[in-house]
Amino acid sequence: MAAQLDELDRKILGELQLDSSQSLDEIARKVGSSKTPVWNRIRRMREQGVITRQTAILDAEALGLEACFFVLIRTSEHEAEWQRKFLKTLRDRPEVLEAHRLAGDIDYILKVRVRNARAYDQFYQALISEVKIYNVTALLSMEEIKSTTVLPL
Amino acid sequence: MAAQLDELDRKILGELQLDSSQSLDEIARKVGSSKTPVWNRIRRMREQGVITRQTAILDAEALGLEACFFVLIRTSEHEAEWQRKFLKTLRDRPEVLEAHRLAGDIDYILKVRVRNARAYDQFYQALISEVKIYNVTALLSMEEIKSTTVLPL
DNA sequence: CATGAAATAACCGTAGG
DNA sequence: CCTACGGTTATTTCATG
Repeated sequence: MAAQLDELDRKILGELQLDSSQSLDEIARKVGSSKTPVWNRIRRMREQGVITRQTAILDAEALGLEACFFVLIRTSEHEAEWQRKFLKTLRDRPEVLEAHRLAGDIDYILKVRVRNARAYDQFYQALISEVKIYNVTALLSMEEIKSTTVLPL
Repeated sequence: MAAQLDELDRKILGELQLDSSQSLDEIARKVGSSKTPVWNRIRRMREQGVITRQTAILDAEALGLEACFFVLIRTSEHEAEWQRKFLKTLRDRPEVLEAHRLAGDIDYILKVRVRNARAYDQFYQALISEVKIYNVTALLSMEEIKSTTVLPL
């Protein structure tokens, strides 16, 4: 699964993570190469799936999404049908930005971005009405110290 | 803080979140407008800070970053100096993708992406040697059900 | 907001090391 | 696999009505 990347590939990825709107010439100059190899490598990494997509990162506060919760979920249900429905609910809900199945006594963790605490409660009520859940703990973020999509290379 | 955005602004943001490499013409066509207004609105939203930056999303697995942990931290220290050092450590560490200060009995939550469990342990040892921490719980992700940068508009 | 023109950049060859 | 160059097309950027 892990692609074999050399130092130049990593430098290119670093630049694209910092600012993907840079021109090929600019990236080439910064990584100490030229346009053609940079272009070929970017194309190759796209095809390999190393580069997933290109996106605009928006400011959640500026959009009025002022509340962020991490939700710890324990469930007693482990049937395939229950899980299928639960996962579909998470994927369909746009306020769920992250969802992971965990090892250990907590089964799932979610990251949820909403307008305010009231909107979180609406999400929570909708969630527990759709699928049976044993125990839920919501952790309210007071301050986003760091939030990045930049992966270490 | 929250910017006032109309329906067209939101549609444009939606397109940029889905794929920021689309041309202005393409975006304009999809949102039912034309090039000039779309361009002016994007520029305005950049200046306002609604659009933070443009980035390439990479596949962590393809880069060999196969382990993801959520780390729950309790501390007894609440001095300014301790906190300053703790936050600096988190910001400086590239494997820390998210860090939030929380309300309630858990003080902080981190999301950490590393090569494997061994690399997490190295991170953990480095962290507790740099700052005094009362209690740490690491939750290991078994499956990334969802992970998106797309905010609901 | 529309039109369109000028500058810039992407894309994709080819040749040569 | 790299550099270097060009040429076509696409796109951005901005002036003007």
